[in-house]
Amino acid sequence: MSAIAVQVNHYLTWSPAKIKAFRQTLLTWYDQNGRDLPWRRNQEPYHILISEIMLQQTQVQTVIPYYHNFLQHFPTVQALAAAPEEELLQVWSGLGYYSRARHLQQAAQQIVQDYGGVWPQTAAGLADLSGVGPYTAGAIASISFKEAVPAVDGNAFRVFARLLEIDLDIAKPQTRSIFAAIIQQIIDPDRPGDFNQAIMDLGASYLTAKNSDPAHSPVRDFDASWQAGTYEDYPVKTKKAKPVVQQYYVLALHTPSGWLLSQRSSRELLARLWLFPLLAVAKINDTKPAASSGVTEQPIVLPPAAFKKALTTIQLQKIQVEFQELTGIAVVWRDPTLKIVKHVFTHRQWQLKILTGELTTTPSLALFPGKWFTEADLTNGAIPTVQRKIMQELSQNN
DNA sequence: GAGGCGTGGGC
DNA sequence: TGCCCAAGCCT
Repeated sequence: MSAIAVQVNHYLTWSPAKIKAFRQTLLTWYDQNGRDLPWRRNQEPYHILISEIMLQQTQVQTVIPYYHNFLQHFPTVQALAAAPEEELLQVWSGLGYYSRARHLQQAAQQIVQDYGGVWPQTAAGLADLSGVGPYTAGAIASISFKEAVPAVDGNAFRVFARLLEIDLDIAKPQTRSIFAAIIQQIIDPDRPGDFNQAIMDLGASYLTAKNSDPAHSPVRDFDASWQAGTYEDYPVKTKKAKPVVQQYYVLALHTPSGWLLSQRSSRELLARLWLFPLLAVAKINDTKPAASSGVTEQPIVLPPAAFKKALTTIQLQKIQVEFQELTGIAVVWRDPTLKIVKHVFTHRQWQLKILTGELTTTPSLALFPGKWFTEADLTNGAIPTVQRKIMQELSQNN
């Protein structure tokens, strides 16, 4: 017997009759209490794909307006495949994890160009699409094509960890295949899409991560951790590291043509989006001589009080020099506020001190890959939330 | 396999 | 406030 089969037998002790009863109970509850969500109105694989990608690590109520707007802009897989990247990122602006948008478009291009517009109809085939992993492939295959495969997301991990008291660490990649094999035995082969979505609704209602209510869950009779009083111990999940602090000066230059923004490179955080130029605080405040041995020094992080303090004339001059070397533009920078804008990503925390500069004529951008943004451009552009937050701080400061 | 990758909400 | 969480995938 394979190692996975051993694990399945260890955790899944339900009889065939109990499995049948579970399906019946779950789907009866789902038929009466399932959520009415926009992407549940039909089973178009294009619609399901869009919703599933947007829902990755993102809450339902956040996704709903983006889902409608996205389909308005790109009604078909052909339209998405042909869209300019700039428009794609505009429509995705604010939703986060922007590589999802680029992979989604690549998937659309695969469908149109490689498959002649014909969708793969199995999870294995769908998983070849860019940005489609095991969860999303299972979701589309089961919902759109009725393949009896599990869709193992955070809800499925949590629900089945509690029902079966599975004490495997769900943060470890190898755990997924155990859960998938267990759920494969339980999934309703006649209604796999509804089964998977019912598990998600269960995980979003009675069996939530916090403040769960297993006592009133429709499947409480199948819930071993509820009966044992151990449900708060499941699922087992190791913690991730805290975000690293990074400090930057934000160089907000305004001219008659608007604000100067630069496009982030493809390799850095917020890739391909537009943001005020940033200057690492370490570059201005590191007074040590350059490392002679080629050893990379630890980036310095100023204590909060020092970072908040008004900039000295020397610091402002150094910033002016750095900005001029970068862009060819001479600007006298002002430090109009003692506030720090904080923005937290999954693995980094940015602390930002905003500097402003004003020019009465628009300089040339020959040296610098930047663009002038009017207020309207900022509203509609491919702009990350941190840029909108900075703009809000600037307008409050006026 | 561990780390990179956004944002908003809840307590 | 700081932390965890929310329909993960890619490298």
